[in-house]
Amino acid sequence: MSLEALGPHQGDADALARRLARALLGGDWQPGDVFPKELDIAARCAVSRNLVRNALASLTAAGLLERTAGRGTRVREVGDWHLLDPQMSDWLVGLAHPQPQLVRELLAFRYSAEPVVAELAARAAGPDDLARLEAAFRGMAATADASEQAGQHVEYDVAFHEAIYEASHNLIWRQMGHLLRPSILALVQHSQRPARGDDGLGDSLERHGAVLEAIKGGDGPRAARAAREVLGRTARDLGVDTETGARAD
Amino acid sequence: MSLEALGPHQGDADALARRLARALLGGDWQPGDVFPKELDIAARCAVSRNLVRNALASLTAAGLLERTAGRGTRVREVGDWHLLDPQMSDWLVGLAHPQPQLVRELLAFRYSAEPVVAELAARAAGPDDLARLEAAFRGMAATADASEQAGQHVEYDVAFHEAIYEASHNLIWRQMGHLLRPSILALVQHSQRPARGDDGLGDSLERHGAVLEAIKGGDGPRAARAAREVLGRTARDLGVDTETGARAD
DNA sequence: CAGCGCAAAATGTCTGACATTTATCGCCAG
DNA sequence: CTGGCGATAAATGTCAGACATTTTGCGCTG
Repeated sequence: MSLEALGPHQGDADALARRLARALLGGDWQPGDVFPKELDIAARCAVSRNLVRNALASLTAAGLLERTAGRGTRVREVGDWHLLDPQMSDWLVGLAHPQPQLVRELLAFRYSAEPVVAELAARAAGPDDLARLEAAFRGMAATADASEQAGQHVEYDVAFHEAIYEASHNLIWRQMGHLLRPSILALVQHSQRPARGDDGLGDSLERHGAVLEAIKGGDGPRAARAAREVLGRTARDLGVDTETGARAD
Repeated sequence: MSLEALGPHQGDADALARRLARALLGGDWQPGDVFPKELDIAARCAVSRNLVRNALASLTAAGLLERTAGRGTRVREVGDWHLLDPQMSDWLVGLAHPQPQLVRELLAFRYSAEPVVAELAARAAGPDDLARLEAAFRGMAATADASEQAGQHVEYDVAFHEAIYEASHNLIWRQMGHLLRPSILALVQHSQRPARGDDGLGDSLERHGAVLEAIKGGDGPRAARAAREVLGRTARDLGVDTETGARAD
């Protein structure tokens, strides 16, 4: 609701857009709120109005803002946000507290989509796809024990999932994989909290291995089942109905 | 490769972006080509350089163009295009000759995704979802015979598919449904060419009905099978492998 | 012939002004 | 007192020109 957190700015237009977007996604303004006017932002961040306009145009293109001449700028409803816009994906990177509703929706989507993608991958994967998958899996295995390598482990985990989308050899699914990256990252970090017990990482590794083996063997249905297993525990933890994959109101 | 087709311009920045995007998507320039410079476009379209810059920023955000200071503007590879950007969806509306590769990729995606979405819909659909589906289906049935109502029939067909995504009650799938709209439209129009024989429309209607019944009955697996049936014929016509859903290189 | 530097060309940014749209407030008539 | 109506203010949209920055290529020099 305020502009106070934003100090003077340094960087190009994209950087300013990123700052504003993250502030918005972080909850500084609620849907329906009026967004600060161009001149206020320009003054507060010590940049020209032009740069502010370009940045706001980006947020508008992503469906975050609604601007009308004379009225001003308002924050749109979450349902109007373009979650599949790659730019949005960038902005979500490293966001500390994404909205819980968003997290559940994303996981429900992945729980329904990734089995299918794994099935495609099992049938379409080429040598380099398998190489990527194996490299990611070996990385996961090598960093599974040491807790000080948690960051690296997460990276390999995300790379593994991204490689599955890549191996589907379908333009749309591959783009989906890229732009789900930050969401997957957030989910993986969330699901690896040690509070759940010590079987977590070992089990997770085993399940990822099952997916890899199924894809290597070209066994589509088994790959689908294995992919479902990988996401199953996280889904249950977050309260996503693993029967329906979505929750009716 | 040329700017000749573009006459003087009338409308706002979005309209200019639409014109340029459609010219590009229509094949006026190939990936790797250098795009006209700002001042040329501004002069040719009789608008300010500012407006051109805003329009080009939109195309750049959609992954169509790559701009670097000093070098100029170039058309990016098709693989880099943000097909899931809603703006791209707008630009694709009514495009006469989309790239065949794109069409195949999109159908392969739908062939893998829509069964899952139908399954979700069967389990999550509420009364208004069912009402939307039934309204679309009745419209399809009412316009199935008369060939002069082909346009309306297509509209109902697209609405039916969109309603399936809507009924999944998942944010991401719903957005996907919206932005697939133009692609579905193009595919439906393509698949309804009468050259294939007279059983086409009747069969199609019957198959859509099967999906509706399965969703109404809450039978997920049956809905998935039915959805696959709906897309099967079109997929085979376009040479998409209905075993793998994608084609390895 | 290699390397340096300068100039041209393109995009990126700043500034100020004006246009257009919208909400609001005060005025006037009923 | 109240409802409509117009002027005014406030915000975004557009334009024009200048300058900054980056890249490319050419020519000059050692």
